[in-house]
This record gives sequence, C-alpha cells and structure tokens, in this order.
Amino acid sequence: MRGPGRPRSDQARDAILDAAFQLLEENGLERFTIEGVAARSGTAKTTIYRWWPGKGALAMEALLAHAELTVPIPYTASAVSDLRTVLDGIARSFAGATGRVVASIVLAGQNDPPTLKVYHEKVVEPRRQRLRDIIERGKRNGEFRPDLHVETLVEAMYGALYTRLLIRFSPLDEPGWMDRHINQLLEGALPRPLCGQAAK
Amino acid sequence: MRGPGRPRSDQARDAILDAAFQLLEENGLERFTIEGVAARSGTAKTTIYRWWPGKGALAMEALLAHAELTVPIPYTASAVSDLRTVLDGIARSFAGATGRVVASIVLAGQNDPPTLKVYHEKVVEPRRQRLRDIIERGKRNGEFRPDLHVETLVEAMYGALYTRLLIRFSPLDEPGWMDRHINQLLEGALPRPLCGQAAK
Amino acid sequence: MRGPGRPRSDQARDAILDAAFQLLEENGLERFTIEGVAARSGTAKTTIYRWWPGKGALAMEALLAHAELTVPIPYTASAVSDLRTVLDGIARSFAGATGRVVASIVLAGQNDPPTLKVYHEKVVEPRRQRLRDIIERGKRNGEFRPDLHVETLVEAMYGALYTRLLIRFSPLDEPGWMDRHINQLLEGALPRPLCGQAAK
Amino acid sequence: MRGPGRPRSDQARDAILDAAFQLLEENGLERFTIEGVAARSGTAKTTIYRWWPGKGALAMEALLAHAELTVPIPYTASAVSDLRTVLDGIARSFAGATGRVVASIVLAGQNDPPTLKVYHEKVVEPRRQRLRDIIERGKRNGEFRPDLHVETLVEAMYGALYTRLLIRFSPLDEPGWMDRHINQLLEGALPRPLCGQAAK
DNA sequence: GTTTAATCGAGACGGTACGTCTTGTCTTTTG
DNA sequence: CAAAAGACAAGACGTACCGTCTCGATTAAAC
Repeated sequence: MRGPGRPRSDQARDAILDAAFQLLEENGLERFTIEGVAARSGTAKTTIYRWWPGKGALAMEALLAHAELTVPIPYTASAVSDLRTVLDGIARSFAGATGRVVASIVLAGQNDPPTLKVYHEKVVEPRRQRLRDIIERGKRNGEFRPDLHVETLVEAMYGALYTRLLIRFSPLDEPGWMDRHINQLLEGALPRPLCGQAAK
Repeated sequence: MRGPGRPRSDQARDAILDAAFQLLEENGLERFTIEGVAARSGTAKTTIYRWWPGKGALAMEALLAHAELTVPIPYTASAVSDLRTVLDGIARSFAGATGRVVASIVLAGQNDPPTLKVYHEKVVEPRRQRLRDIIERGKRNGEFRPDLHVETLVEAMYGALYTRLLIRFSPLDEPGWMDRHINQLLEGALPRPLCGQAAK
Repeated sequence: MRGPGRPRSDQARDAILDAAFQLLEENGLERFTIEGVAARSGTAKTTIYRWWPGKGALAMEALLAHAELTVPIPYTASAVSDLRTVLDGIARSFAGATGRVVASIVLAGQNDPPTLKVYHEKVVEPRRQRLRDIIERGKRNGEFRPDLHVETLVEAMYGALYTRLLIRFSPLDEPGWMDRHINQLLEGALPRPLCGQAAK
Repeated sequence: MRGPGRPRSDQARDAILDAAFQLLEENGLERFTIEGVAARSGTAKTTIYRWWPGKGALAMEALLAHAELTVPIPYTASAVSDLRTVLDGIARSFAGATGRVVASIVLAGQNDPPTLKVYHEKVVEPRRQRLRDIIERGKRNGEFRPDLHVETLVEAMYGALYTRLLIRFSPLDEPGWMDRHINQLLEGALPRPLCGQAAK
C-alpha cells in the first residue's frame, strides 16, 4: 500500500546515483556539482533536491550504492591470514576509483558532520566490526595474546590505510607494504628476549 | 636593490594571512573564499591573486604561517619517552583549531596536488624525520629490536593521529589513548613466550 | 444525459474560482500562480489544468464569476443623468478590488489574445452597448445633437476610466472628476457664441 | 575625477539595453527574462543585476533609451492643428513596436509601482505638459473657450490613445479616428443653439 | 451488482528562470 | 610599479512554478 501521488521513479534515482558516481570519479568532490549530475543523468535539478539535501549527501549515497564496499568475509583456520585477506581487499579498492571517491567524501565530511556520520554508520563501523570479530577469534584460539586491546589494533590497521589514502605518505599499491605493516603490528617494536621466536 | 615602483606591502600580506587563518578556523575550507579573505583583511582580491595561485595555496601558507607546528624536540635518555612527548604534542595541536585547519588543507590537497606536496615538504616530512631520528636512536641504544622497520612504525604512529583527526574514529583528546596506542605498537599482538618480560 | 464517469465537482470549481479571485486581489496577476490557487483551494493542480488552459483564462473566469460587473441599468427621463449613474458605478468598482483584478486581466491579455477577446465579449462590449443605448436615447429626445458620433463618445468616456485605472494619471476616486469629465465631453472645448446656453 | 575601480562599461550597458529592447519587441514583457537579455547581449547576469533592480526597471530603461518617444513639438498659428500633429505622432508610434513595448511596461507597472512612477516622470508627464502648453495657447488666442478645464481635456485626449493601445477597443491605425475624436472633444455633444456654427 | 469511465487528491517528473554568490580577469585611480 | 576598488564574463547555487505524468480512491451511469 502506498500513499497517493505518482510514485518515485527508480529510474531517475538510479540515473542520478550513476551520474553522481561517475562525476565523483572524474573530478573529485571539489568540482562535483548538482548541475553536472542533473545534466549527465538527464534529470531535473528539482528532482535531486527533492531527495537529497545537498551535494555531500548525494555523493555519500552514490558511493554507498556503487562502491564495492562489501569485501567478502573470509573465514579460515588462521585469523592472521583472514586479517591479511580483508585488509588487502580494502587496500585494493582504495587504490582505485573507489578510493578517490572515498577520499573526497571523507574529507568533505569535515564540514558536514551528518555526512561523516552516515559514512561511519554505513561503512566504517561494519568494517571495523568485521576486523574485531577476526581479532577476537585470534585471541580465543591463541594466535594473539589474551590481553590484546582489540580496538587499538583495529585503529592501527585502518589508520595506515586511510592515511595512505588521504595523506599519501606512500602509494596504496606499494608491493608488500601491507604485509610488512601487519607483521610489525603483530610483532611489536621491542626487542625479543632470547628464548623468543620470530614471527614470519 | 629593488626595481622601481611601490614595494610589496608586508602589511597587506600579513593581513591576508591573518584573515585567511581566522576564516579557516571559523568555517573550514569548504566555506573558505578568496572574497571573504579580501573582505576581512581589507585588501583587494587582485592583491591576493597576484601572490597566490588559488585558495589551496593561500590556505596552506596561512596554516604554515600561524600554526604552532614547531613542537620542541625532546632529547632524553629514553627514546620511548621522547616518542610519547612528540606524539602527545601533535595530538594536542590536532585537537584544537590547528587540527581543523590541517584537515581543511588535506582536503584541499585531494584536488590540488601541489598544495598537498607543499604540505608534505613543509609539515609532514620534517615531523616524520624527527620521529625517525628518535626511533633510530632507540634502535641504537637497544630500546627497540635491531631489525625494526622504522618507516612502518612512523606510519603506524602518524596513521592513528591523522585517522582520528580526519575519520574521527574516536576523539583526539581521549585520555590515555596515545599511551595505549604506543604501547601496543611496541609490544605487538602476538603471544609472549613463557620467559616473559614487561613493557609498561 | 451524461456519459459514465464521475461528474465534475462544482465544489472544486467554486473553491478554485474563489481562491483565484482572492489571490488576484492580494497579489495581482504578476504573482498569481496556479500552484497558489491549488494550495489555497485545497484542490490538485491537475484539476485546474483539466478545466482551464492557463492562468490567463482562470483569472478571467474568476473575475467574471465574482466581480460586481452588473451595474443596474438606470432609466430616467434624462439620458445625461443616466450616463452619470452608469459611469459613476464603474468608477466606484474600478477604484476597489475589482479594479485591481481588471487591470491584471488586461495585462494578461497583452500576451494572451484569447483572454482579451473573452474580456471584450463578456465585459467590455455589454457595457459599451449599455452606454450606446443611453446615448442614442439622448439623441432621439434632443439632449444631444443629432450628428453626434456615438462610438467616439463612448470611447472617450471609457477611455478616461481605463486610463485612470491603468496609467494612474489621477486617482479614480477623486471627488467630482467624473462630473467634470462628462460635462466637458458634452460641452466641448470651442468657444460658445454670444447667444449662449448652459450646460450645468 | 572618478574614484578608483574599473569604470562602468558603456559597451556592456548598450548591449544590454539593445538586447532588452529587441526581446521586448519580440516577446512582450511576459516572456521577457533577464537570462535572455544576458544571453543575447553577451554579458553576465551579474552585470545586469548590478545596475538594474529587476526586469521592470530594465524594460523601462530599454524603452526610454530606444523608443522614439520624442515627437517634435509643433508650433504653428493654430493650436488645434498642433494638437492634431502631436496626437497623430503618438498614435503612429503606439501602433508599432514601441506601442507593444509601452503596453508591456505600463501593465507590468500594475504590480511594480516604482516602474510606473518612472514612466510617469519620464514619459507621461513631459508629454502631458506639451499638450497643456498647446491648449493654454489655444485658450489665450481664443481658439478654445476661456473656462476650459485643461487637465480634463488632456486626459480625454490621452485616454483614447492608451485605451486603444491597451484595451484594443479598436485599432490604433484606423484611418481618421483621431481627427474624429479630436473634433468631437472640441465640439461637445450638446445641441448647438440656432445662432451656432458647426466645427469642421 | 458489477463493470466502466471520468473525476478527484496527491505528488513526482523534466524544465525554465529566478536572484545570489564566488571565481578569476581586467581596468582604472591613487600612493 | 603595487595596492585599493570595483566592474566584468562565467557559471553553480538552491528556490519557485510551470505544465505533464502517474497513481489510488471516488462516484455515477451503463450493463
């Protein structure tokens, strides 16, 4: 049962989100304009403003609708190996068009708290939860030490990804960097005692 | 020796940079406009365009001119302690007005590579170098293991800072977080062998 | 006999015309919108467009439906006196809300010939005819000279009314102006011969 | 001496007024848009809005700048003949493109009092004054009766012109109508006494 | 009674123009 | 020369209406 009135056109909605995502990829959010989206999508500006409060929200939804944000959840005997799989997947997606769009949106969120909030709820939090689950599993099966602070590890892992994406310390597709990063997070920086063993 | 004609007014330059920094603090870079800077500084738009190529560059220079980016370099017997001092200082500055401006600059840099490049050269690289120096010292005096990959540790440490600044996983002024973060980077995540040792 | 189907709702029709007339009075035709009429009347835009081709036609019909265009036709022994009665009545109605609406309609008609045509047929011509009848009577009973050109006199009489309404040479409610105007139309501008006579 | 700053471009001003007048002739004021003027004149909308408060004012000034509103002032021995000359000139100009523009503007003035006020000051009043002068001359040299109410005669004469322009009782170029109109205004409608004479 | 058909409300749609704001350039006077 | 003032072309902003187009619900005549 729907209320009265012409129903919303999914065709228009899709055309808008497609056009928006394309334009985000091409120009970044800086030069992303509602007029541009209207022109490319063949819809009216009114229709866009009817459904989205501004460019931030539209870009956000375009990202969520299109980006391959759903990395498959691995589940093997080794939590460490699963961590690698997940983080590699994210690194690969960040290295491409999606990454540019994510960067635009995250940074736009600096002056648009609601947009950043949505990004948190829809993207960041689910992914963090996935990592948390894997790490907790690793703790339970003895791969990680039992007093490990999960949240901090998650933050350190994602931190490197987002920093490479946004600050561009180094390229996201540098070969082997993610392995090295993970290894060092696991091993730590302190000297190992004599009886110790090395990881990797 | 200068050629003939009216010399560049340092007064105008300062007024512009002051106004720019204020406006960045107040509104973020999204609503930062050259016109606004001209209006508040009491200068003409022309004067701004004569000396800066665009809003990114102006914002960048305003940041460099004002921000307390020069955290004092500590030098004690303990490299670990010096690391804490430096990173705490950065966290504090990121938590305030400077943080908002830095976020703006990074945002601007996404579509303005030269700006991001300047930020790297003038801000990021010097700070990283400082961390590198401290860590190398720690390696030499046995505080860190000898095969530690310095660059990766630097990246992990800054990563958390920038991620809290930009993605806002958690607040930058959460008490104790930086200590916990550093500790875990140092200790790693793997289980410690029975012959055990302490960190912290 | 009507075909099948729901019959037209007179309630909707009346609500539309009422709302239209109110909005014309309040805002003039410049700011008269179909959407406004729909909103105030509580009907759907569709319903309006089903029955009227555009705002001109709707405004026209709203005027015809509401305006007190039916000044009573006087019939006394004196044609001159009857003329005064009729013209005074029109002046009074032009000076009020009806006048504003009439002005709007004439404006709309400039770019909408059919609307102006309807106005002629429904409003202008009947009133002119009434004047013509009175003047012809005056010619027959000797109040006016026998070679008087009736049409020209009618035009001169209405001309002053419409001009005051539209061009606002002077206010329509200036006391005594209509009497003075009629008198001078009757007496003419040429000098009277010595054997003199009176007209008021 | 002018203050600092780039001076107003007369080229832009002229281009705007030219384009505006053309568009008024072509479409009438109803479909007259600022965007259209900007497009045809090759100027920016901003430039138009900088100098004119709205379409009414722009149309007004375009009319004043272009229309041949300056009928030459005749001065012969016969005031009646001069009246004919002036009124014929206005009728001719009203019958052409200028007339359409005048109609648009006058009617637009219904909801834009300032525009109508300017029209009064710049067009209506000077022309009325010219007629007044001629009529006063006619009174002095005995062509008109000494107690003639000048203002009323002026109003009656212009009334017919504007009414034909706006209400379109009859076409403005109907042969002989203006002569007939003038004659009847002069002669009046009352029967002539026996000793009388006929005009024309 | 059930079709059948035209009505009504609601409201989304592609558009046009609005009047404002900002960009980056250009042109002038003043110091 | 540089600085101030400010006009200029360009173009996006977000809003208001336009006239068209589905919808679901109503209402009568025709079957």
